[in-house]
Amino acid sequence: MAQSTVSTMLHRLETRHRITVSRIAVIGLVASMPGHFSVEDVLAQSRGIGRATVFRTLKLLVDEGLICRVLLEDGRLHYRVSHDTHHHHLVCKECGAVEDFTTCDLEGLIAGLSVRTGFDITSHWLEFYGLCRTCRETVPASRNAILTPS
Amino acid sequence: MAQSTVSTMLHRLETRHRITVSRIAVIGLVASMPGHFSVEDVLAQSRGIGRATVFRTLKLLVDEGLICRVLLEDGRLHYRVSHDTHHHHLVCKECGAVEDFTTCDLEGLIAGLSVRTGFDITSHWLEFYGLCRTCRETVPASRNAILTPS
DNA sequence: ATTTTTGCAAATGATTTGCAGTCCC
DNA sequence: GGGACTGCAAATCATTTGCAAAAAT
Repeated sequence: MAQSTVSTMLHRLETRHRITVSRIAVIGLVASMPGHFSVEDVLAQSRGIGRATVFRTLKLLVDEGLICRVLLEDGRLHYRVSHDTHHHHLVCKECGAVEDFTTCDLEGLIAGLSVRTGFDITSHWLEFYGLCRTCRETVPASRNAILTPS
Repeated sequence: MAQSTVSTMLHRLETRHRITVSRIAVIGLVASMPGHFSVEDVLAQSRGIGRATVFRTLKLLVDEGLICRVLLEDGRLHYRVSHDTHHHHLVCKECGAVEDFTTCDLEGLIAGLSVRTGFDITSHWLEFYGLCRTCRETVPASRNAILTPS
């Protein structure tokens, strides 16, 4: 699974960029991460690869759409291997599990807003937070802080 | 307008915190900002107030709900005087104008997702980006890059 | 009088940059 | 061979912290 992810990513990269030892290593790390990860997570395992190269490679992967950014509830940005083109995330606040979902029925809302405000709406951020099935049963009900980021 | 904002904010603060010269100054700056602003924007005008105090005060204002975070398309966080409790932003990519909107008809989407994934969804980030009416007429149509952040 | 808040300067942390050397195609 | 890429270390930028002095209630 991770292996096929790696070859897919490399294949998608080779058209416009060079395949190098460092890039293969970073992509390997990225593909081996469970769920979402920070730059720090990658750096921690990237022995022998320059810090700058890790940053540069991650940026490259984002630009090429091979990984996507995951916005955490507190505003931090994590990354994640991208599976679909347009999708959103549902992040568990407790264990960090992420579910992707592609249905984002915002068309109606967008249409209404466009008319009302005169904006030409071209993109959006949408992320949901909550507790996954497992954590729901584990986490004490008392800790039900409702922090709405936006 | 800005003045009344200042007194409202001070009044809401005095219950649980001390009103100090620095806080009045920071709140004055915040209230005078056109639209959304970065910490940097405040720091740039905060002569005589310690850097740390500016950070601490902004954090305090966020915690008290007096200002809110605005997520920019590229992931940067800005701030903005908060007018409603639960609302979202519509940000112009060109001039930075912000419209608030409170109707976020996500209930249906949330309900469906909850059932499908087993998540208990408690909060969300939702921000829209586009061109405001004015910029729509100014910006060349060729520059219609569709960058979907998430 | 007591507790909170402040300013400062140093510490920390994250990301970028300049550049000579190296590697890929 | 030549441009793309790398590692390194230093530079930059953003944010936090420790602490003694100052200010608020």
